[in-house]
Amino acid sequence: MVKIDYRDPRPIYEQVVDGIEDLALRGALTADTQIPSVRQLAMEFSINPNTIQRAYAELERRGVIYAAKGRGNFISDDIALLRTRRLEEIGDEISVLAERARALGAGEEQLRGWIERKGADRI
Amino acid sequence: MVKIDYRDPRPIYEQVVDGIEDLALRGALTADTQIPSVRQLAMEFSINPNTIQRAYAELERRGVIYAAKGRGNFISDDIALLRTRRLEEIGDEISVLAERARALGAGEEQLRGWIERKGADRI
Amino acid sequence: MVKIDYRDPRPIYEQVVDGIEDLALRGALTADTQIPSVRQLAMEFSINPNTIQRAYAELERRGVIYAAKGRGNFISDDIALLRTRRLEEIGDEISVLAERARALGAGEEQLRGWIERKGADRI
Amino acid sequence: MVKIDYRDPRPIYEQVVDGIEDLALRGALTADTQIPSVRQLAMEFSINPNTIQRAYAELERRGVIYAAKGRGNFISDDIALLRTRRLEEIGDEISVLAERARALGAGEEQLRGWIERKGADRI
DNA sequence: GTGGTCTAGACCACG
DNA sequence: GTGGTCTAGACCACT
Repeated sequence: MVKIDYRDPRPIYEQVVDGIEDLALRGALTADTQIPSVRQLAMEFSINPNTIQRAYAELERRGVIYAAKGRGNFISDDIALLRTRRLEEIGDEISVLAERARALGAGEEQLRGWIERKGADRI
Repeated sequence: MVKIDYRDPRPIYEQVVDGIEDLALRGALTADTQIPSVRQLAMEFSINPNTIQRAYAELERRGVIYAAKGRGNFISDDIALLRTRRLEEIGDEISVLAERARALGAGEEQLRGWIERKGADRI
Repeated sequence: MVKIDYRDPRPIYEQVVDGIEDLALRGALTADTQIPSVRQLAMEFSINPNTIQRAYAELERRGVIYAAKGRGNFISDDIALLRTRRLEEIGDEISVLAERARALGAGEEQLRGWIERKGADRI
Repeated sequence: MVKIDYRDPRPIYEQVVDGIEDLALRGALTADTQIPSVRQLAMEFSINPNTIQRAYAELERRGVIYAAKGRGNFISDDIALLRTRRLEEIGDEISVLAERARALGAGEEQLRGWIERKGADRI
């Protein structure tokens, strides 16, 4: 479901948050789908349940999931809205980076090249 | 010369590093220019000299400045090379973000809009 | 594990860096092995934790170890690559010294003598 | 006569020491040759006379030059002895590096390759 | 005056 | 418990 990399400098709880959020926004987890319980996920990854707990709390704060007491955690049904917000964030980041690139002398055609669809990552 | 924002989640030393590196890469600080001494900059920002010291050490490691004991710190003369490398990094970041945006449903015209020149940035 | 010599003109943090890097490159510390915590090693050597912290930061920058907040520091798994690079560096140093020796009048047989295997080094 | 590089991390006085010692040991400056006065060299390099003073003191300590009060500084006539000592030092350094290279897995033919006479640095 | 190293002690985030 | 940042203050080497 989600991969955890111990060598990743990001804290573990953040990897869980990002992983689940990504699945939800991409549509791999649809609205009202139940996600694994805290203990279950902690077992699966052999990490501290507190860490999963924290990740779920953050996901709820972001509106990605909702908790139904005694029944479990479920994917929110406002995913479309979240996806739009997220796209705006990414757009802002790209705009900022583009301006910085220009300040360092990048040309317009260079910028266009960077956002072109890349092939299937040939090796 | 460089601004420090205490609400910025990045550590102070990193803000100093990024600020000076940016000035050097943009060409506002030219090769062999002397930059403020550790103590001087610490006074100016009312922060501990050790924090500036750490920032300068990182800048030297990156090849942005060189330090001469007893004389001060100076902008390196390999700035052009560093600028090219930095542009490549920014390009990679933009490409990654563009792919993610596509995965969330962004269209090509939306992507192009993000990298369009925004007004009011000319100096 | 590592020895610290106060009469060594090198700073302490550098002795720690070199010592641990050497152990890792020689294979005495294998990939993903956990190394002593900052505080632990500081206690062992009776030096300030900040000094160890600095050494570990440098080791991480060199790619010898990776740090995980709240969990500890671990030997990197790219050690083989680093070993090759290190060997190249040593080779360059030897070449430079050999040229200098020739400039001072050293003969070829003298040079060959210096790189002959010395006894009593096997472990 | 000697080059000074402000970007060299070595202190300036050490660059002067190394430069003059090298000239003497290589034979470019022969015994009892007079070298420039402190003030003269300080002027030439536009650096502090104290720095040259310190360099000359160190050179005298090493036995490379001798000072004749009121007459100036001269290259020592024990250069041959110094050259031998220096070669021994270089030999020791090479031996140490060779052992370290072996510890990292270098083979004997690799070691021999490093001390082979290099061509005239074709570019 | 300059940069560089080290100590002592505090606070924060993470697990 | 872990690593990471910051402050305050000291000492050294270099110019």
